[in-house]
Amino acid sequence: MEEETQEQPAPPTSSRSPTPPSIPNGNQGASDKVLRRACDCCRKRKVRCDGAEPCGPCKKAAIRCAYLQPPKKKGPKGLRSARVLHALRTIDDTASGGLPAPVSPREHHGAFGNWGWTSATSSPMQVDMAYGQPKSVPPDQQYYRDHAPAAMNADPRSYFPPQQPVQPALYRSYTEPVPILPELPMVLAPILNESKSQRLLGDRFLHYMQLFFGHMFPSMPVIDRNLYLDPRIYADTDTLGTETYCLLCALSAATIVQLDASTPLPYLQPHNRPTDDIFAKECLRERKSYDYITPTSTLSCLTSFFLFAYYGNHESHAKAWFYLQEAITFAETLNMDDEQTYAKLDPVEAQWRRRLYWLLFISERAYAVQRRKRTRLHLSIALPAVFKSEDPHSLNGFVNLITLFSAVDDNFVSAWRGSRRQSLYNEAWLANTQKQLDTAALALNNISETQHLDISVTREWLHVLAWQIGVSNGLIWGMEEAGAGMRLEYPIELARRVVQITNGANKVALDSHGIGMEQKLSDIAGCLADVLRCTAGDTSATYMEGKQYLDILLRTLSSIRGKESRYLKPLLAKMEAPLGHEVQDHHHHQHLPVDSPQHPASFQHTVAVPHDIGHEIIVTPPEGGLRPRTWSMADSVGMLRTLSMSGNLGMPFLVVSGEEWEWQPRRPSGRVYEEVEMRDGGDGGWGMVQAV
DNA sequence: AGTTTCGGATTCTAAAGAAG
DNA sequence: TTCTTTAGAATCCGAAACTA
Repeated sequence: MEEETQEQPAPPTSSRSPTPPSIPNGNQGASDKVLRRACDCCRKRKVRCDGAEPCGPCKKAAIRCAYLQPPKKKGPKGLRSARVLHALRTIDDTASGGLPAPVSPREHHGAFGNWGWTSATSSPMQVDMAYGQPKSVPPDQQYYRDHAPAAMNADPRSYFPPQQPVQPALYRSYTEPVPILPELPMVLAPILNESKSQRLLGDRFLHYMQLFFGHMFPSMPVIDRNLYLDPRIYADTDTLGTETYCLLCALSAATIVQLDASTPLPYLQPHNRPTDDIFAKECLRERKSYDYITPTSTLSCLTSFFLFAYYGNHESHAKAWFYLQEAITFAETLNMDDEQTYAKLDPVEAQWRRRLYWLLFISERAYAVQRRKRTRLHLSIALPAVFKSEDPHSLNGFVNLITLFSAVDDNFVSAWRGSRRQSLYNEAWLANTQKQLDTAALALNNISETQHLDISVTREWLHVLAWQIGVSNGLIWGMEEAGAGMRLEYPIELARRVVQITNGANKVALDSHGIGMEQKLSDIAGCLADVLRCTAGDTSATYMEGKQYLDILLRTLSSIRGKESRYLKPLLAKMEAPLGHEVQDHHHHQHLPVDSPQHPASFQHTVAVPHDIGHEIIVTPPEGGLRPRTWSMADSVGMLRTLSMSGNLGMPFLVVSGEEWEWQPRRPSGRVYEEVEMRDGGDGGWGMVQAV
């Protein structure tokens, strides 16, 4: 019933049906003509593909040849001239304060300095369909605009304009049934001031939607790009269903905070620059106007999820957790945790729901660990499809993340919450968990850098957490062979990997993970700092290496997402506090141009990364020329004991009092920063949307 | 020297708009 | 309808950057 994807794979079979190798006019053999379809790898590598089953270049390079990536639709889309015209007009308007400027945009370098022609077209530029072609609005359409939407609004379900019949992607709408409607009016009158609508204008959404799909979709592949990037839905927000509108608001809010300073947000109207607050507020306002609970829909669930993301990024943890729980409750109401339900759904819809379920799963696990909460969702349904999906690469990454978090089992969560039941997490469990983290997510080739980063850093982060669980529970002491990596050096090794991962990373990719990345990095750095502190004064190679990594991590945090991370100062403070003389200690050290901790922002990216980033890292010792040495087992155990008792780890910890082990009261958070429940009203004093 | 990567010229396609 | 124009996707050349 869906559009047929005539392009779809069938790669393993001998020859693809639409015979790409034979070119219409060209003489078969003489490969002078361009191939109709290059294989995925050749496409990526930008090399000539011969279209064979394992194609030549792939065979030569010994890589897996496939034709999975569905080709996108070619040709212009949407209203052609109207769109361009309006885009130009908008730019002129914004640049010249609303006056129609007859200047060609190419030579226009007014107040809007740096918009380039190319970036204007290729990068998300808002296309405001609310304005339209200059020439008149036919009266009937005028009428339509004023009246049809009202009818639509009566329907609490979502509305989307009819889509073109042919879509390249396998997956499509993820929404309520689409009512059949006459064509959406494409040419609309300028929004009238007296419009009673309170809603935000649609053009803003499109922009953030593009950002979302550009940066966040791979880790949240839960909405249909074909649907939500269609400018037509944003033509008039009044025609949107209430639920959809809420979702758009929540999603925009989340996108803005998450990408924050990391991505240029070109849509900066000087006067009414849209901020995340406005969107979040608007979402909640709209939600109050109808019953969003009773006819439970995936849209409500998504909305709650994005509210969670929004508040989470703002470190409003109570609210974030609340909305995550709300989303989970919706999911449960929809029986999304029950494999049975999926059989009854339309397969496409089922896939979208699976993704949503797993997204909630991941988020819950991650957040539960961070905030020491309980989890409700389990590995109860099958994973979403990867290869048959519209975006196998992203989905591959997504599924990898799921597998990673599968290692975070209930024991992990309860251990991290400070459960006393030692039996739950013995050495075997710990070793197993660590192993599981490593075996998960092996197939990481072929996925985007952004996702790769997310997965890799998350994995190391979970390693760190697991290690801390081990240390805090005294697991290391019994482990002669340190099978689960329960060694003092372990965090240093982890840090090495993290540094390798993040140092080579593209800044934008690193930054697009929002605060989550900062949290993980700071957790890792915090643990590393603890370990180093135990060994303060040591000048062994391992120690120096660790110092360097810590330094690099701190630097990364000092300039992450375009500013200094809020976790940096507390981290530095923590390092300095009880035992922390190491920062000053090494002021003179040539390899570590550490600024005084009071001015972390002045860190520069001139880090001398150890050359041999492989195994045995040789770090030239400071002037003194102390011989490198490694810690003996006895040293390690002693230090680990210190560490576990010093209570610096994020974990709840054991102490010895008399003859008995005792649990110290749980520390509020594994992280070393003050809880921020309210956003500091830095911008314009939108107090966070209060009440409910 | 052999490989890999990737900017971007070029080609291809389908949608939009014009003309008949 | 058919024809023309054009946005945007796709291919893949060839220079530059790596690697051995």
